Amino acid sequence: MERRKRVIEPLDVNCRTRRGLELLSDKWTLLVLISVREEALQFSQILAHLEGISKKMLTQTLRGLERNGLVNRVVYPVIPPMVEYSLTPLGQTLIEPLWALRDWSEQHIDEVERARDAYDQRDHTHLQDQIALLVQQRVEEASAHD
Amino acid sequence: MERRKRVIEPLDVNCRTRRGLELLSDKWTLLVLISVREEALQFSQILAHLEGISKKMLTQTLRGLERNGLVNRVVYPVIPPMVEYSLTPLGQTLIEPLWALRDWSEQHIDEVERARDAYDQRDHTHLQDQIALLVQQRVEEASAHD
DNA sequence: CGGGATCCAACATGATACTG
DNA sequence: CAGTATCATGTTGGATCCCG
Repeated sequence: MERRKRVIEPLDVNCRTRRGLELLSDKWTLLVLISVREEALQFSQILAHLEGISKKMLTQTLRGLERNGLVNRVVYPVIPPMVEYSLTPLGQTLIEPLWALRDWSEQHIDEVERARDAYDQRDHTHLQDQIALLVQQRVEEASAHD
Repeated sequence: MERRKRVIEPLDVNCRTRRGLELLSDKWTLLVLISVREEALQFSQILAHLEGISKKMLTQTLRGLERNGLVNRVVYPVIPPMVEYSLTPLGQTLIEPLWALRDWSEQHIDEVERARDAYDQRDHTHLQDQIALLVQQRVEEASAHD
């Protein structure tokens, strides 16, 4: 019988998983989606809600979401302008998995940060040094047997 | 009774949701986690599996995941070096929500891309032009009533 | 094989000023 | 108010060469 590695389906550049995850793999998209999740919001409301984002990046991120059919943009014919953003039905299908990620953050971020602190306090020798050390230990063990 | 907007809890820079989501908001982290999901893999296996990633970015992403306690790194004392990566128990808690995102991609990415194509075929006037147009339409409707 | 070090191009992002 | 335009900067990412 042929003995071979379990086949892991490769994440080709054009597979659906990658095309989908790449939509979300930038700095603000996940956060903007979570902000808009439950009701129509005006541009300035999102801007205030999402501390730290600039107008430029919010505009850009919302445009991307609109383009991808995840967010509706409604312009009201008033001066000064008023624009409302809300999730499309397609966008709403993303909320549940996104919310699961939010829950994960709430539950586990502390443990992550403890791990990070611990990591930063340890020394981190380079790979070749680790190998050299490990190999030397084996040599010493071997000579101890003589 | 006071009539006011529903309060949406702000996504402060330091709230747990943001600290958590920011771990994942970069180009490769989600994909690397999904790659490592079910068994220990060597560096070169992940590299082959994740089409398009460079050694540098894979190293960097894996270091970040190790630092955050999501991935184990095991160095074997052999030459040439062999290094295996696997999920920690903490990292495994992320797989379920991540997989939900993967499922969403598989189910909805086509609809997203159809929306994108449609968007790109429409014209997109600037906001001020839209407002001017809409306001003018209202004026015309009003004069039609005279 | 699994990196590290360096250099460089590309892009993402921020700051500021302007507009109807 | 909700952008747009421009400029400046920071960060990312790839290419290359190195090493044990």
